[in-house]
Amino acid sequence: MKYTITTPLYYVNDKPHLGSSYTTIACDAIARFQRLSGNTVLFLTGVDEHGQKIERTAESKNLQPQLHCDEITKKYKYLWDKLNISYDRFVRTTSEEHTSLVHQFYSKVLKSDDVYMGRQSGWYCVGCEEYKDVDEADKKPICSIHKKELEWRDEENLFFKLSKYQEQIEKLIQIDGFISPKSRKNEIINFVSKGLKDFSISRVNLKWGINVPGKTNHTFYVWFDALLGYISGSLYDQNFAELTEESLCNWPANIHVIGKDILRFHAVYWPAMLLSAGMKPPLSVFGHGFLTREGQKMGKSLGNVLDPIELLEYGGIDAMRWYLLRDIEFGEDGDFQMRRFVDIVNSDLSNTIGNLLNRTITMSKKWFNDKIPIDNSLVAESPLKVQSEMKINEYIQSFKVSNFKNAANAIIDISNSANLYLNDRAPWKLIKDIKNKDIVALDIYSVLESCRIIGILLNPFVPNLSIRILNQLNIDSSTINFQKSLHWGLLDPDKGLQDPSPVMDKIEFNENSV
RNA sequence: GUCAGUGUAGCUCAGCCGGUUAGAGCACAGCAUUCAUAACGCUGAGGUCGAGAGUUCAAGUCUCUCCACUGACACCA
Repeated sequence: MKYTITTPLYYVNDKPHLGSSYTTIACDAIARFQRLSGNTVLFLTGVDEHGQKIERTAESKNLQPQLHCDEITKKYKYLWDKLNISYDRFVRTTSEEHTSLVHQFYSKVLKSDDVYMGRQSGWYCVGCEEYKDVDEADKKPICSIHKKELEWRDEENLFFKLSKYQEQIEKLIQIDGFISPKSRKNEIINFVSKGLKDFSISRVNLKWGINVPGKTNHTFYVWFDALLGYISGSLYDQNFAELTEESLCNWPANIHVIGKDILRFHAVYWPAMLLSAGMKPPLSVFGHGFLTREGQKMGKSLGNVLDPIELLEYGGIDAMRWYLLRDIEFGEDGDFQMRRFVDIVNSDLSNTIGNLLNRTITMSKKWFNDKIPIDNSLVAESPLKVQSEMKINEYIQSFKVSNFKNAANAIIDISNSANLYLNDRAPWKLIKDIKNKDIVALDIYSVLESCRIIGILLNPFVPNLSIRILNQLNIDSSTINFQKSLHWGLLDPDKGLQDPSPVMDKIEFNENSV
């Protein structure tokens, strides 16, 4: 089966922040999960580089827009690299191929007779890139968000006949699972039920954008341009942009993961655009929540922005990925707390999981010199087996609906059970009587099996740590997959183990570290 | 302003159609302890369930009012 997942195409107005890292990490986890589940995955990310805001930002930096975009794009790629993001494609909306594709798409929309010239006038905020409703008496209205004076605009724009797709969109968004989480689905339904209005797809007097064929001084509105990045990223041959059904791989996308602020574009405008071009809408859209920091909104004015690079340097990649996926309800807003970050990571990864692996390997080496003499017919008897099968199922079901928290909890449950099992059985006491050696061997083997399962299940969350765990068990992590590797009893007792060494160092709490 | 949602231990959250002393994990304290990364385990201390009123034999769980936060109310990456 094919599986396509996308992050948003991030706006390169500024360097990547924690929010975009969060989205991308979540997508990476899903992509890895799908690959391990045996699907052919297309994991697409990229950047949205056009628009007035970027033009002006570049200007203020005294840079050509393209150079500004290059600079920021580099930072995104650098960060994704640091976070071990396994994306397959990185789309840039300033690429030639993308431009060509936008033109081809546009001509399809034209053929459907869905574009007309209209007039739009009103007070416009460049920061928001939108027209604002203001008090008519106000001669110098100010944008409530940007605190800057609005500009009066009266321009001819091309409009897209969104209203034509009212019924089709209504049907689409009703489909179970199309919009997640549910609370947001209701908002969109509510919004659409009020009646869809056409929206503008071009801007005049904006140079930094893709030109509209046949309309000099019109460029495409950033949204029209940016959404199409998903299509250009899906081309079989990235260097040959031809918009036909055969030229696309893995379309439609299975899921667009986005921040809640841009849900409407993805759940309403975008499907309508695709329908207009005779293409299939995406299968689902997931709008996740926003992150605050210690209870406060992150923002430049407050000076409390948490730089993902700094966090990464402080806690490490596994800590960062684990915390974001494990502790924040995906879909809801979440609060980043440094104290909690340290506690959760240390407790879960170092104490519960890391220590379990460490103590078990130590015993194994000490008493059996790696070669654990087990009776294979008894392997299936372990009480840990039953429990782990249950938890594996929970994990998979949770992951399928992007419930990272529950999936992570399933892993922790397996680890806790294994730790408890050891304490119950107390092999260190049993082993004092040599007659118990077989029993002890079986117990140790069972716990090692749990460790192996844990190592595999951790892979989508924390790939680096997963590899370290599997390495200690002498398992080649590149060969694992869920169908084959999650059966109980696959650890080869004769293959030996690596010398134990902590797979996860503890983070020391330091309030002012980041 | 209108409409939604949320508000439960220090932190993150469970609590279904109302029913005995309100739960979990983390953090904290004590005990125990080496197979282990001062880890694992056991025990314990933490809550007038946002505030107020009402319905009921009985409310965290239903109704109303209020407060706080979040979101939607059309073109904000």
